[in-house]
Amino acid sequence: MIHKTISLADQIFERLESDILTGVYPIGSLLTELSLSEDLGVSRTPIREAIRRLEQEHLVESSSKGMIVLSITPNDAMVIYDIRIHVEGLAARACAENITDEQLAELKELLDLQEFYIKKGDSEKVKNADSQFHRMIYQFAGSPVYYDTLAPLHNKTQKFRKASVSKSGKAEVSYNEHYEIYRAIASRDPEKAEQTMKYHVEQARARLAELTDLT
Amino acid sequence: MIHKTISLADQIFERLESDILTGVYPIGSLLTELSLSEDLGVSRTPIREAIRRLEQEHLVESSSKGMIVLSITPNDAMVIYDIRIHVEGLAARACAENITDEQLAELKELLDLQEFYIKKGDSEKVKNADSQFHRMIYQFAGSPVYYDTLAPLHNKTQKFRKASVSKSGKAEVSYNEHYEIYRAIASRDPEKAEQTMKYHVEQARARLAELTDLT
DNA sequence: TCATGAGTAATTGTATGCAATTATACCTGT
DNA sequence: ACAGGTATAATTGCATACAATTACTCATGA
Repeated sequence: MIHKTISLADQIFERLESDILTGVYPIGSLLTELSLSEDLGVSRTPIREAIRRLEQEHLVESSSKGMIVLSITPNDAMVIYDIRIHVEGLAARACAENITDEQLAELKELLDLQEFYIKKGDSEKVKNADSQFHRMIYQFAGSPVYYDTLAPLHNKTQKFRKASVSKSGKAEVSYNEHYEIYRAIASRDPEKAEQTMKYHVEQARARLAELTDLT
Repeated sequence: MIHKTISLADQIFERLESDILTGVYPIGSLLTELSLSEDLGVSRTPIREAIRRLEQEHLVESSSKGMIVLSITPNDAMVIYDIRIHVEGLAARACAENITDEQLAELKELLDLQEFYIKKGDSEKVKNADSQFHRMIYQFAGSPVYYDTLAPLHNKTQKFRKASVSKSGKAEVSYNEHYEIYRAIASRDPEKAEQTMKYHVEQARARLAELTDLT
């Protein structure tokens, strides 16, 4: 078996990004290169490379005493949804125009997976499949620009979405919306793909607004 | 005088980003850490940190022989404009809702500067003021999300815009559009701010499409 | 008691060294 | 002459060492 080696720097970036977005490191926490390198058991070099990238995404901010965890405010989250409503709409439209049959099959597979885990009640896996569904659309939209723009935005909303999706029976609603998006893309209907995606993200935005008392 | 020190890694990132976007390093060129460190007279450490960030923005891609310069295709540029049309519209709207009087004065000053350089015929400075005008709107929109999303997109279009704006008398047209955007923001008219900004970016997209025979 | 200053600790920025992987060139055998 | 393999070179990944800056502590003097 071929073992593709992923650099420590990359692994650490993904881990730190995830830990920041899910609140393992709360907003305002102080991270130092030394403490991270001790915790993770690596030298400062890969830590630094990961931190520079987090800095670029404004997930941390340098201070004289170390790196301060920023994450995002509820207002930022609403702005992200406003942007996603438009840009994911464009991405879904582009997807309907450009997707190949193989890619379409992959998308369907992910949808089935989401259904499977909903029935099984594994909300962690559901959330995962949900995220991957969106990311896949970014990837199949025909330009890396979509992915580069949307993936960081999508990541940042995960933290907030967590509370929203996992409780109550909203998972089915989300799944049904995904299914409609899939159908529109599968029938190569750009107009409908954009419409259904926009509606889906608008609903997600509304679910969040409900929780945080923001408009 | 206080001398704020900017790290070598940051300086190198900005320099490489600019050099890639302006074609100093053509698409497909091979950059190695060693050759860059020799050319720039620094060690590999800050070079690596800069490269990791370029990689994150998909401006370079790692290969076994070094880093390959990617930049963007004309199609990517059109996608970027499609996204900017929507998101900068949102940003201008948010700006009209949130901008302070001081910020408004800053924006006006930049506009005047742009006018000044147009009359002087310094197209390099005009282009600079133009970019800064947009960036300022991202900053005054009330959430760092706007800046983080739009700044990389805007940067990437610079390379293509270069040919478009510098030739012919399009600079005045662009200035007039900026002025309309400013007026809408100054009168705190979100609807009109969004409208005028969308129109402005659409025009920029059209100017590029003309040059590259894309739609 | 409080301000001040020196010394110390903590932290980042940069350079360098070493290991591991991958490409290249050359050489040898058929 | 060409295929295959070995040695060498090039390149990255990671760790460590050192320098410089900044924060902190504590003692001392007014």
